[in-house]
Amino acid sequence: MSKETDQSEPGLMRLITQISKALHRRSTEEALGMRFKSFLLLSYLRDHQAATQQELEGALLADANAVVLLLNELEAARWSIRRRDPDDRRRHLVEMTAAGRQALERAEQARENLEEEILQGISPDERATLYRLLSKVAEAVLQPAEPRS
Amino acid sequence: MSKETDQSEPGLMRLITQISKALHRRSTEEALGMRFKSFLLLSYLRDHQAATQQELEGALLADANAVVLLLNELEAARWSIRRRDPDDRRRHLVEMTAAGRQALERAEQARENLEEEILQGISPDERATLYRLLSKVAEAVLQPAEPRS
DNA sequence: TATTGTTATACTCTATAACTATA
DNA sequence: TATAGTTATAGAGTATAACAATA
Repeated sequence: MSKETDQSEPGLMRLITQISKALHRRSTEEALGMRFKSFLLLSYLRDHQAATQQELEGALLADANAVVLLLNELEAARWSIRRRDPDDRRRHLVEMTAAGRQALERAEQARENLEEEILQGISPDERATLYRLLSKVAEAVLQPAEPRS
Repeated sequence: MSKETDQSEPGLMRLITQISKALHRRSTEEALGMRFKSFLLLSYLRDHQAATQQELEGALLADANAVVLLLNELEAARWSIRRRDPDDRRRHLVEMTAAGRQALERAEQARENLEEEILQGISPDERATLYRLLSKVAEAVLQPAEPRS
């Protein structure tokens, strides 16, 4: 009665939460050369040049305030820059600087090392599967996440 | 040059972080009938009766302080209870009360609904695979996470 | 009037160290 | 002296609302 080996998942959420916490705990500023949040933002900027701050809010699942604070830090480090959008001068277009790209590359290396360590027991095929499934999950869980109005 | 379809993972960490954040954001106290942390702790207690607080620290990836605070809350709600371990009176053995089990069952239902919603596009086979792979990852990422001494 | 970003503020969470009691 | 848990406190993270500039 203590173990139900049906198909009942004993908790995807517990699993995800644990992994996320452990990953975050290991992604120290020392290891990445920057804070984990900075890494996520720069990583997004590399893939989406000239992002608006609202875009970043969605990508980082952070509120407007958090994005502002983080961008202040990044600009102080000369890793990103905010320019006014000529088409709508209320908007900022955020871009990564060359220094930002360099810093990101170092952090990416650290991330790859960490992932390699974590995925050591998992075959390339399985890794691809895992990535594909997680992408699906991410899509589903992000889509209807209505911003608290 | 913008898309490298090698086998380079564009970021398992970003994926996990996003999913974890989104799940946490959706697991409101309203939906679960309790805080997400409480849910995780009770969920662990159901599977491991009479856990010590150190055990809980490891399971929740929280420090001693956080566990104490959370147990204070749970005890105030009459969902758990700390008893002295007769074999070592420094230790506490934490147990779930009947009321705790009831509250957990409601929360479990909410969790299952949420997971069902999230995993809708994923087949049972794929779910099993996802769960298996995540368990492997969790094991690897948790194992060498030496507690900062 | 609505929207984008900023500032100010409060609230929560997490981490650290000192303390109590037991070993 | 070392360990399990507690308390106190500070720091980081997060959420909320008021504000300025622009649409």
